[in-house]
Amino acid sequence: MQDYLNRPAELAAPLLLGSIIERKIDGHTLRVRIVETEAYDQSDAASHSYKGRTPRTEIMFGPPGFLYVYFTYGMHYCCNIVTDQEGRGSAVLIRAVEPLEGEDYMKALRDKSGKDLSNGPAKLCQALSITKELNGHDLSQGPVTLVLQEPLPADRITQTTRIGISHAQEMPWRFYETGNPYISKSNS
DNA sequence: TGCCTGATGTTCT
DNA sequence: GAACATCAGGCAC
Repeated sequence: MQDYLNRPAELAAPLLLGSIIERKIDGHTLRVRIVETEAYDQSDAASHSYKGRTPRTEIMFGPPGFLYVYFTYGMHYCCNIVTDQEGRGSAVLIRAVEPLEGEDYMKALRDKSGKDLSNGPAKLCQALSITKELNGHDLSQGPVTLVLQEPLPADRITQTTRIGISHAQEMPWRFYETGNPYISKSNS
């Protein structure tokens, strides 16, 4: 798994589409499929790691295959998967997922249903109960694991500019599965 | 359907 | 003290 993720974020991001995140909680198993990602790295003004290593971004500079969870706008968590070799400060933000298993439990956590369950970075964290407790978590071990799948064929992937940021907006580092109803709102 | 805004806390300057 | 990789609810059209 680490080998697979040991590449620049903009290359790892499309490869993660279609892969599975498995979350075990309270005797339930939640399984979701990644359908939308964004790449960030140290050379990127929109990235948390842009200004260098700080206590918060320490995880991003670590080895690949770990979870970087941050808190934003006072009420939301977002989760990233650290990529590239140690010291690079790159990560892939998970923007949207498609529920495969445990959807009922996710509905209970979110008090929402349908695609509203997980079509945004903060929403999916709530649906999977991912909080800062899991910051720095090793994704090769429970209770949150990343299960890699064969990458999607290139013709199923759409690449656009990113969403919800105020710097480096021109970077085309957002990737999603073409036509999937669970992707977050389009910025086209 | 689409814009505007409030909620809210962590991090960094 | 300001910025912030957001969401949901309200109101106007």
